[in-house]
Amino acid sequence: MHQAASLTTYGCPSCPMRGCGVCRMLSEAELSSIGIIGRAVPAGQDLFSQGEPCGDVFNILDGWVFLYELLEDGRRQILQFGLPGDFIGLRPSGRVPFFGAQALSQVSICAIPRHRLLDLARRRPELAFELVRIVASDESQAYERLTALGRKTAVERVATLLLELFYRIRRRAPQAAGEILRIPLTQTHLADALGLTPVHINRTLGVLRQRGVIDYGNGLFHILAPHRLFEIAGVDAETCPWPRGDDGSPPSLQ
Amino acid sequence: MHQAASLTTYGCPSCPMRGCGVCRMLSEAELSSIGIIGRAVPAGQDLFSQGEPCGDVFNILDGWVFLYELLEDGRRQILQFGLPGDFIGLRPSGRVPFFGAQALSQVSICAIPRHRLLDLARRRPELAFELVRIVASDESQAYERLTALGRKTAVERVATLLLELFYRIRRRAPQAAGEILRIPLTQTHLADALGLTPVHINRTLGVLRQRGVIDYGNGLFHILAPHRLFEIAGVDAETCPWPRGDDGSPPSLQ
DNA sequence: CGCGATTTTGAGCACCTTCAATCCGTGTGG
DNA sequence: CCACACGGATTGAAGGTGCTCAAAATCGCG
Repeated sequence: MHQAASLTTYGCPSCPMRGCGVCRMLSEAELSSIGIIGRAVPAGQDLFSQGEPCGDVFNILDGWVFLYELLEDGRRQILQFGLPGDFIGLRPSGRVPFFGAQALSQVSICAIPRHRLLDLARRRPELAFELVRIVASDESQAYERLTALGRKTAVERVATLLLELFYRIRRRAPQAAGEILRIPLTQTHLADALGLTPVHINRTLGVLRQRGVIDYGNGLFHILAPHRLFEIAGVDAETCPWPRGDDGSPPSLQ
Repeated sequence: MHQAASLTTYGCPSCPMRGCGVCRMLSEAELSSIGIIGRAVPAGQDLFSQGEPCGDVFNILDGWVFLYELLEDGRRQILQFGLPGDFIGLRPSGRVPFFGAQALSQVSICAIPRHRLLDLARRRPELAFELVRIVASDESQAYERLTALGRKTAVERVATLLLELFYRIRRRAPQAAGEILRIPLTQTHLADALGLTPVHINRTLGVLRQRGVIDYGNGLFHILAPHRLFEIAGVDAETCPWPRGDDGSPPSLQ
């Protein structure tokens, strides 16, 4: 709550994401004219819901979010995780979203009216261009997860997701060295993201722990054998599609 | 071969896709300055390959294409099908593609140098904007397939894919009424797209045939009971993310 | 006609699911 | 301080969906 207050009080200049993604492209004047609203969302609450029109796109300042689709009978697929610095909610305009977005932890977001952003993008080519970059990167990640769900075994899927999260966390926080990650997901979240059941996720994590590849507990994941994790995931560090540092280099692991 | 010749001979003005997608946004002068090359690709050949740099994006004029990712051991995941009128190859620039694109049948394409297109997009917001629309739409389709692979059973997946293809085919060819589709995919393609084995695809199609929902053979699929197909797929005709007609209306089925 | 690719069918198996019980850490109330 | 509830993690046992291996049938095509 006070985070939201601080956002509206101090505004964009002091925002930790001022230099990231879309905001990097905009002047102070543009940012203030666009009507951005800082907001805190409690854990478990929807930023927007499946089937309900939502006129905003969101910049995630702090906390994690996940995009999900629900089937009639309650089955849930997690489509993507949103980390600090990510933009979510960009999609073909004029369509009701067929997926929702929910806060995993308490989340600080910045809501940007979609039509304002798009109006601006119509006049500012670099901005429109940045949007292409963002959506194309999201698409790459979706493709990578498709391969995992369609063609990888449970162990391979879990290893792949851990590596993806490692890359994405480290990209925004390169100073945090070491192979310990804070991942605010329950095993049920992992299951819904990877097309498995919570029970089987548990056994699979157990296998990885028993093999000495990772250790975990209390929301922390410790990557003990990075090399073997890559091997198991079937991921090539060079060609993997996950976000790089701004210099294009992959975050180091080990 | 002669198709490629006709493309280079007559050029863009006579192209069937002149009024579609990206090309719609460009003037004759821009199109000719951008260095577009019409080309025919024989069935089974790659437009671009996984891991090999490719400087072009492609507009599909005729025939089908599929995007795929290969794992080390030969497992293949089909990420997306490209139909006439689709744009493929847009992705974060400067990255080697982690997936390939292969012609399903003989295909007529139009190769556009990526950097030229992007340079142009940097100066023409509506063009960049159209790119956002295209990639966002692709992303939606990827998300929808993610849900299918992660949370749907084999029958549900097959039904979902058939509906997707129905929508996409009908969108570009609304005049072709009826519920018979020409789908140039082997059961192995369906398997690789849906995360199943060819054998199980066969049995699943058999189930749908036996239930009187579809009939098929010789590359043709006949949707006998559209309503039941929607039901089985768990798809809502109103909110499904597949492309609409230019007036925003879904293609009619039944 | 004969060959290769594709489709179809059968039988056994495995990965993952389902159902269920237990354990554990945390927060809450008596 | 302990009892209790609650969400999440863990473990066990049984079952099913989809896989593997294999062979036969069908189709397209030279």
